[in-house]
Amino acid sequence: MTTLKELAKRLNISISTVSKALNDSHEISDITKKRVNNLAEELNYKPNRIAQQLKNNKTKTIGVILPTVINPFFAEVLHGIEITATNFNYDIIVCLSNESLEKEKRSIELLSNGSVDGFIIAVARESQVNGVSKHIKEAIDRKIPVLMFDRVMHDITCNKVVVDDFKSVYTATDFLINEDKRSNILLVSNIEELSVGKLRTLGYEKAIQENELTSNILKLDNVENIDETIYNYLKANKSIDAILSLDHITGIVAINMAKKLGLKIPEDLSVIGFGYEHTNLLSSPKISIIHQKAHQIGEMSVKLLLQQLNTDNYGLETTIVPSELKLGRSTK
Amino acid sequence: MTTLKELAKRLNISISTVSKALNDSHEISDITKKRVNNLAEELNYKPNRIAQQLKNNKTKTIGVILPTVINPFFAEVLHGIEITATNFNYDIIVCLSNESLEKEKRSIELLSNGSVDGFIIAVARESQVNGVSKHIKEAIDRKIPVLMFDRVMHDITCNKVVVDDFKSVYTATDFLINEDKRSNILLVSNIEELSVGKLRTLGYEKAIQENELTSNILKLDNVENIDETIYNYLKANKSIDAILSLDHITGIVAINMAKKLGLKIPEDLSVIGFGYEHTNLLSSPKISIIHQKAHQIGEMSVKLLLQQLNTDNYGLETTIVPSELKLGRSTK
DNA sequence: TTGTACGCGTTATCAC
DNA sequence: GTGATAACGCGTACAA
Repeated sequence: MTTLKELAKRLNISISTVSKALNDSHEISDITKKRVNNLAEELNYKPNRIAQQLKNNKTKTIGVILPTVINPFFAEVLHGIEITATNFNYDIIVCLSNESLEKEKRSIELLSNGSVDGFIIAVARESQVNGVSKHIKEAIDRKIPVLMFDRVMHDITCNKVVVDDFKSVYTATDFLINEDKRSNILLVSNIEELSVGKLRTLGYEKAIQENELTSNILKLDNVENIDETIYNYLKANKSIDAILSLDHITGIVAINMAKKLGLKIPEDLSVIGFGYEHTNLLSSPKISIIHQKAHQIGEMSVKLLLQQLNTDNYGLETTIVPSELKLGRSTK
Repeated sequence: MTTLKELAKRLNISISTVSKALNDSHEISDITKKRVNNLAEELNYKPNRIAQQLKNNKTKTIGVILPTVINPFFAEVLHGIEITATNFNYDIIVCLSNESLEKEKRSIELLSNGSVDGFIIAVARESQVNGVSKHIKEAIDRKIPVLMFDRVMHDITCNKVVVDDFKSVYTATDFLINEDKRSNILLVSNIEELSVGKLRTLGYEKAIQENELTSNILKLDNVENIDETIYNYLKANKSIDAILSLDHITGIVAINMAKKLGLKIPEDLSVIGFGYEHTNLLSSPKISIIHQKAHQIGEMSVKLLLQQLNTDNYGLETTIVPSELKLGRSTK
C-alpha cells in the first residue's frame, strides 16, 4: 500500500506537503501539486481509510443486523439499504442473527467498539418473543444511533420504520368481504409470534368483527408439513371461501393445495398473500398480494439514520411505509 | 467511548500499564490487573477496533461483492459466508453490484484502500458478458487476495469455488433419459449469457448427443412474460415430455403452465429445476431439483480466502462443490 | 512491576 | 510555499 510517507520520500518533500497537495490546498504551488499528483497516480495511491477513520472518529459505515437474508423481504430491504448507503458514501457491515438472540447480541457488541457509526436493526424472532432488548439499549447508551425496522421493540426509544401491518391486513380482509363477497375467510400465519404477525392478525379480526363474521385462524409457527396441514384443513372445512396468508410462502402453498383439491381459483376460493418484488411469478393464477415496499423501507431507514448521525438529535419518530394491495388473478 | 487513556487517568497509572493489564500480561501485578479490569468493566471499555486495525495493518474484514441478494442462491451463499466469517472473528462488508459493471468496479476500488483484507466476489452479469476483469486484477496487484465463486473469470488467477455446472446438468439430463425414459427434453434457461448457463447447457447437450436425441432449447434471457412464453411453447410442442430448467424460477413456472394445459406431472411431463434450501415448498407436486449447496459454497469461500490470508500463498486452486439431484414428485 | 517512547497513516495547526 | 509537530487509540520494545 502506497502511503503519504512513501510519496514524500520519493519526492524529497515533507509528508504534510504531500497531504496538502493531494487535498488541493491553496498553500501549495501548482508545480508541486503536479509532481505529487503524478506520482500518486503512478503508484495508485489511495488514502488509507482506516487511518482517516481513526483521525475523524467516524467510520462512514453502518452496521446492519438482520434475522436472515433468505426471506425475500429482508433480502429486498438489504438491497434498498445497500443502494442508499452507497449513494451517501457509506459502507455497510452485515450481520445475520439467524433469528438467534445470542448471535444478535454478540454482533451488536462486537460492532459497538467503533466499527460503525450507527445500526439498522430488525431483531431476531427470539429477541422479540422473549422481549429482550438490553443489548440494543446498550448501543444507544454508548451514543451509537440505532434505527429499528419492521420488527421493532416498543420499550426502545429510537427512530423506527414499519409497515402498516394492521391497516394493510384490515384493508385486504375488508376487500375479501365486501368486494369479493366472501364470508368464511381463513387466516393462515406462520409468524403469529412476531409483533408484525400480531398486528396483522388484529387487522384481520377487526374487519371480521365489523362485518359480524367469525374469525378463523390456522397457526403454522414451527409446523413441519405446511402443505399437508393446509391441504387437510381445506379438505375438512369445505366452507372456507377465502384465504389470507400473512407471509410470502403459505399463500402460494394454499393455491397449490386448493387446486389439488379440485377447487377453482378464484371462483371457489380467493387467496391473498404477502409479497415483494418478483413474488407473483411463482403461482398460477398469479397471486394477489399485499405488496410491502421492502426496497423503500431500506432506503428510508438509511436516510433517517444518516439524518440522525449528522444532526445528532434524538431519534423518536416512527415512520410508516404504506403497503399496497396488488391484485393478481387469485381474487375476483 | 472509553479509552485506555481515560482508564489510565482515573487510576493514576500509565496507559501502557492499563493496556498490559487488560491483555493479562505477566509483567503486571494481580492487584493492578484487578483494579484495571474492574474499572474497565464499570465503564464498559472496549478496545477501539479502528485503532487496532491501523496498528496491525489488518482489518479482519472481508469485502463481499455480489450481483444481488434477491436471488436465493446468492442469499444463501451470503448466509454461509456470514456464519463462517463470524466463526473466524471476521466481519463482512457487503456490496451489491446489481449486475452492473460500473457499480462493481466502484465498490472494489473503494474497498481497496485498506478497508478489507480480502475479497469474495461473484461478478456481475455485465462484467462477465463483456469479459471485463481489469478492476479485479487491480485488486490482486495491490496484494489484496481475491476469491471468486460461481461466476468466475478464467483470465483471472485466484482461488475459485464453483459448482459442478456441467456435470450436474449432464447427470440430470441422463437421469431424465435413462431413468425417466424421456426422449424429448426441453432445456429452459434465462441465464444463457452467463458462464454457468453455458456450462450447464453443455452438460445437457452432451447427454443428449450421447443418447442420440435432439436438443431443444428455450432461451428466456430478458424475456418479459416467462409464463406465457413457456405456456405457448408447450402448447405448440405437445411432444415435449420433460423440462429441464437451469434456474430456480422457470421450473416452477413450467409446472404451473403444464398443469394449466391439463398435463399430468410427472406422468405426461417430468420437470427438473435448480434449487436451494426451502425451494421445494413452492410447487405442487414438489419439484425435483439440482440442489446447489449454496451455504457450503459460502463456507468454503471464506475458509479458502482466510487460508490464503494467513499463509500468503498464491491462490491457484479451483474447488468444485458438487450438487445433488434431489428428487421430488415432478419426476417418475 | 511500572512507565516512556514510538509507530501505524492521516490531517490540522503552527512555525519558518 | 513548505515543513515540523501533535493527535486519533492501541500495542510493544525498551528503559527504569
